[in-house]
Amino acid sequence: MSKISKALDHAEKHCKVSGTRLTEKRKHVLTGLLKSQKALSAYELADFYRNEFNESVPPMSVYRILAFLESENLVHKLHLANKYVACSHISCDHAHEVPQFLICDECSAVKEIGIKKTLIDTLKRNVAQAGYLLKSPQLELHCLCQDCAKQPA
Amino acid sequence: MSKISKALDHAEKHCKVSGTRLTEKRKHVLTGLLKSQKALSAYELADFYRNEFNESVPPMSVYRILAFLESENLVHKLHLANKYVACSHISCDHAHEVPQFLICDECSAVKEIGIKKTLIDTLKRNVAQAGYLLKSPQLELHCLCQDCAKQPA
DNA sequence: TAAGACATGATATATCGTATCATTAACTTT
DNA sequence: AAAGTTAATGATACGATATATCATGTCTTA
Ligand SMILES: [Zn+2]
Ligand SMILES: [Zn+2]
Ligand SMILES: [Zn+2]
Ligand SMILES: [Zn+2]
Repeated sequence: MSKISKALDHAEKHCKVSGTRLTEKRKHVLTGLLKSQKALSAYELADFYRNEFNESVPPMSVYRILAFLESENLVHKLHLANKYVACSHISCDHAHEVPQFLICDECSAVKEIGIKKTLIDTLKRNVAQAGYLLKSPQLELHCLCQDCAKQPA
Repeated sequence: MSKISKALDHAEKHCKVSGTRLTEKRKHVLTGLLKSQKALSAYELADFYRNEFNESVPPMSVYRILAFLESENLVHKLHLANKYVACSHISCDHAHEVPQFLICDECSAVKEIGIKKTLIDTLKRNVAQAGYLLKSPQLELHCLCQDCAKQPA
């Protein structure tokens, strides 16, 4: 069983438990993200969908579907890149924590990592000292992936 | 001498040293950011400019001017908000470090803070462990400012 | 003053995103 | 099964952010 169908399987179960519906279209959008292995914009996903499934989907529907998938923690939005990625932990059983992302500025590759809680706590203290309240500790960092770091830009 | 004219004065000197020109328009755009005390988009700045100086500027020029000001470290772009802020350290003499920003999601207030180097180093190590290269340690964090944290959203 | 560099204006277009209303599909209740 | 209700999707319009390109203007300097 491929990684992707395994993830879809988990997503299915997840939705059943949460009492929501993983429709065909939603499954297809998620498949697109899983296959692409990088961050895609809603419009890029609509294109992918059209090519992959020989069926066109209005970008507006993609937005709605992404919002749904995000609310189920199956997908994450990268606010820095205005793109979306499939969660790396769909097939994991543990509860989902606040995600941290490394985004390759060259090729949009994304790595979802766990950052030590102590580091986040330190960050929170830093923010509090400045009189602000940290709303979301989701970090998104401008990076280069291994491949892009090697090559001459 | 007001804080703003002091900052403009410093900006002027800074540009003289770096051999660049702080033209009237560029000065006005910077003034807009200094006055606003919050992050503004290029288009918002164009509006501000029109009202403040009774002279219209095409948004495209604002973009170019912002790019210039950013290259001189007089202005920073917030990629998370797609807005721009005047640097808080224009009037400082020390060299400019990589900035970190706390952005109020409610009112666009922005605080430019210095985050301890040790924390950044830890972060860098985390990223390296994941096989990525941290391109810019500029952090932008979703926050609430003091005012907005108090009020019922 | 003529040449070159730099700055700005003007226009078109790409990209990301929201708002709104209509239509269709699915689930619920009788 | 039929009717009623809710959820999902389609369709259209529009707004905001951003880039690309070519034309025009302004400053500097020889
Ligand atoms: Zn995740
Ligand atoms: Zn890359
Ligand atoms: Zn600064
Ligand atoms: Zn605020």
